[in-house]
Amino acid sequence: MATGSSADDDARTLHQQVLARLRENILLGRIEPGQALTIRGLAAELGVSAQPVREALRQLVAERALELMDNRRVRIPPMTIERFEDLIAARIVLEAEAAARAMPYVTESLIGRLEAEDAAVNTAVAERDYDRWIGANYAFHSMLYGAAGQSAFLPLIESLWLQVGPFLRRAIRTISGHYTVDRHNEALAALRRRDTMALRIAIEADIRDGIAHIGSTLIRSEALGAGTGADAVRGPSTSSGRAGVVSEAV
Amino acid sequence: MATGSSADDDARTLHQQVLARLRENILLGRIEPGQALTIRGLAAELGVSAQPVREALRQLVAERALELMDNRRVRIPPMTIERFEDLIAARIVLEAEAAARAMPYVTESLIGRLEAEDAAVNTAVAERDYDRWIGANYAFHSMLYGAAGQSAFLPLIESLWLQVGPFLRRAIRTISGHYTVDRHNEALAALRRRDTMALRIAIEADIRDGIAHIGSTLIRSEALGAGTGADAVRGPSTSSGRAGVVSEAV
DNA sequence: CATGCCGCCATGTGATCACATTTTTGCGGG
DNA sequence: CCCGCAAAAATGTGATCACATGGCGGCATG
Repeated sequence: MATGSSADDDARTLHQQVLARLRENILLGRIEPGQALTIRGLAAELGVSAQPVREALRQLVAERALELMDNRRVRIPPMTIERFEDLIAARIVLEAEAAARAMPYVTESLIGRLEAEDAAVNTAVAERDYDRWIGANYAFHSMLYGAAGQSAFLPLIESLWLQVGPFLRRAIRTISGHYTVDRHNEALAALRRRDTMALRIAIEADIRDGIAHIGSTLIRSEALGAGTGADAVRGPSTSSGRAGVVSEAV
Repeated sequence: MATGSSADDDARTLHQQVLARLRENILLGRIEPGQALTIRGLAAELGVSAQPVREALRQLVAERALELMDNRRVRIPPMTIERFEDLIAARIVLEAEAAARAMPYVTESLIGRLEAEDAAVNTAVAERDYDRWIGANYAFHSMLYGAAGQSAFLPLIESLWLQVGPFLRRAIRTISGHYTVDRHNEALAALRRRDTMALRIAIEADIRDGIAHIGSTLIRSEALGAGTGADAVRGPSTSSGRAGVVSEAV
């Protein structure tokens, strides 16, 4: 428990480990939008020096998962309705195209693995397990788009997921209510028929269904994660002894 | 010459200045794919310490403009035909959509500025000025897509430009020969008529026309920027006293 | 009791150092 | 003349330090 390191951690650099952990926490919505993200604080939490944290934060800023404010502090970019619709539009065009381009590489084996992941999604929904829901959902999409091998689409799509991730969790209750139609099943059916157009439609519907209701959430709370300025951005000023942005030490 | 700093350089951090310079040099194809990119070397060239360079390199890796190899060294990702077609496909879907979404914000003033930029493109083509050709071309597209204000599309598109940038220059001679139809004019005409579909078509045609011929270049030189491994990646081992990746000191 | 000012503390930034690893170079043997 | 091995140089990584900036609370004052 002291280290919590997985087997091949030392194969990657510290900054890569920090980056992976932060990225996961952002994607799964474990980091609250207003939360203070300080280099020294995160370094202390993770038990590393400031150096790897700095580089990880820079990388996440480059991926638009984080935002560098004028005061040179880093935060999760506040969400607005306009930005959210923008992100959804980008997700739809990119992911529909990525899915279509993956079609030639779809095998029975892949469909099987997708079905397994879809089952995991459904289980997570039934159990109200937020982390696993988002994680399995991302795994489903990622597995599909990655069927064609490494592609320039993947990092772009991941960047978009990282931007919406922090705001998914708070809309998830709404989703559970509306999640009547299983778009993943429609996508799987399209894959079995090798119907590219139906796949595109299913993907787009899945994206819209899954997160379209965040808009209303946004309207209610009006600009999640602080407004345009730097107000309400900082948590407790001290970096030690609080909840913890990351689960445990690296 | 000693500093070469512009007026408001001190408003930005050193790492941002280094990042901007490296990014520009990559986008304009001034950095050769096989060229050695070492932290200390770049730091010496730019007259800064290693720290800002490290962070800039990390950010460019995140944007996929650079690639982190297994030996932990950084290079411009080698280009293959598959990757190139992938990048073009991503550019088309993203930029066509971005252009369509910009349409409601198109004003006469914007069209005027676009015309000016298009004129700069044509001048650069006539004068065989590679840097200005790419730069003005990027400015044209960027200005159009940015009409709607900040959008999640912009950084994604910029990432794609950064990935193709280093390979544009060597195909530019081919382009000059084929550049008979001015797709920018078609785009401008579509903008004047507020014809979104025509705009999409013009943008797609522009992308295809401008760079589609690189494919043949790739076939001739077969995997630009070294093969799959790490061969031929390094330039002269010493970092000082060579051509210079960046134009001058920061 | 409200308000504005001042000083302290935390934070980001840049530079530098030590160490492990990789790469290059030079030399000896086949 | 070519190949392989060992020494040497170079590079990336992580840690730490000094400094400037900014935010926050305490304190004096009206």
